[in-house]
Parts: sequence; C-alpha cells; structure tokens
Amino acid sequence: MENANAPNTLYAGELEIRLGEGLVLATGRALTLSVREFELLAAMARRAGAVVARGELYSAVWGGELRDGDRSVDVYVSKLRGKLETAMPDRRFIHTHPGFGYRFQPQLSRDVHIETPVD
Amino acid sequence: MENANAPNTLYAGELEIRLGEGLVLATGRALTLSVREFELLAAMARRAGAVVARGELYSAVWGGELRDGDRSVDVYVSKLRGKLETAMPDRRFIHTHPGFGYRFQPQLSRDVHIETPVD
DNA sequence: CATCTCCTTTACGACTTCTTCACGAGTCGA
DNA sequence: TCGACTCGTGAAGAAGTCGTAAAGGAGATG
Repeated sequence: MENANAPNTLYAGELEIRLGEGLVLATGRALTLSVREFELLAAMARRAGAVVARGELYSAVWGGELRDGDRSVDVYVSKLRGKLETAMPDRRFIHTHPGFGYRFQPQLSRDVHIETPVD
Repeated sequence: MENANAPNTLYAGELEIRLGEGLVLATGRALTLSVREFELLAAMARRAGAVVARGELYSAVWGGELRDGDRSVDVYVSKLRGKLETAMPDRRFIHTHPGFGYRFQPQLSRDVHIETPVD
C-alpha cells in the first residue's frame, strides 16, 4: 500500500501538484507535463525552499547515480522552466545554485516576493 | 444493494449521465453508447478533473488487472471521443496525459474553458 | 441461416518524449 | 586576458506512446 504519511498534493503558492495523478494545476489550469518533467518538479517541490543537489534530483527521477557529464537534470529543468513560465509569466520558481543544484521556491501571487535570497 | 451514497446521476457541464439507466444526455439528446463505452465514461466522470490511470480505468470497466500491451482503454476512449464529438462538436471532454492516463473535464458552455492545457 | 451489434485484438502511422550532443554565455581564479 | 569550468538551451535521432481503422468472433435477433 501507499505511504499514508506522504501527502497526495503539494501546494506551492499558485501551483497545485497532485502527486498520484501526474497533474499540475497552475491557477486552476492544467499543465501537461511529461513523466520526467512531472517527477522532477515533484522532487524539487517536496523540498521547497531547499537547495537540492543535482545528484539527488537525478536519483529521485531517473534512479541510480548521476554520471559525469550527464546533463539530463539541466535539460529537464530548462523544459520545466519553459512550461511554468508559459503558464505563469513573471514568476520564477526554479533557482540555480551553481556548483550545487537547484532550489524550488513557491510563489504566492503576482508581485509578492516572500523572499528572494541572493541571485 | 447499491451504495446509497453514490449519486444516480452525474452532471458534467452539458452532459447528464444517468448511472442506473445507462443513459447519457447531451444537451437533452440521448447518446447511444455501448455498455463498455458507458462504463468507461462513468468511470472517468466520477472523478471529473482528475487524471485517472489506465490501470484504474481498466479495473473499473473490465475488472482485473490491465495487462501489458492491452489497448482496450485507448480504443474505447477513441470511440467515446468520437461519439461525444459528434454530439457536441467544439468540446473536448477527454484529455490524454501521456504516461499517466486520461482526464475527464466537464465543459460548461461554448467558449468557456475551465482549463486549457498550456504546454 | 443471415444480419446486426458489440467486443477484442492487431497493426501501423503519427505524435510525443527521452537521451545525448553541441555550442555559446557566463563566472571565477591566476 | 586566458583557460577551465558550469550552465542554458536548441536540435536530432532513438525509443516509446497514443489514435484509430479494421478484421474476426461471439452472441442476439428475426
């Protein structure tokens, strides 16, 4: 059976991520994400606000160890950014931390920035 | 006996699905659906707005486990789409979520889009 | 038996997604 | 400024998924 403690849905500001369904709602509108895109978003959103290392993201989505030179994570972050930006312009959910990984930061509403460290 | 809590009729925008009767009304006109078609529609409409996995749809309509390579669900989704489209052109009730399953989205009226996948 | 409808399965083309590669921009330290 | 490194992203081919027509069988009907 499923882990009863794991939530079915993550709320990241105006994003609603339904884990069991592979469904993401942006302000009520459904985003069509591929499996990889969805899992990557979920992996980051589960640890919203934290910097998650590439290797961890890779393990969570692809399984196994991230090998040297493998750019899969970067490529899919790029795809994801594209779709999120199309759906919700003026938001920036995914932040790069060079040398470490990426950070997913929920955005509550237009022009409201809860906090935007550095960058 | 039947589940007393389950509704007898589902209303999905301009679609009226009478569960006990195997009858679907599209803007008042009756659709002629086969048993499989009807049950598949009902299975999706019961969870309107949610992405339902192929395996779940299969279990609900055919019973048992969906086996590898079995395309029954896809074939019947295609048939259903055809009939819904004939009855109500310009509506798109059934959305594909590649790698996950299908989502039934009620459509309230012409030119009103509750949600529009963004890509 | 002849015909009809429905169901199941198969097949193939179209489309989508995945993976990998390549190039350029940006950053940092010497 | 130069070189090394990291990251963003477009593109291409491989791999996988989906849409749908069609064939054949089973069962119902007259």
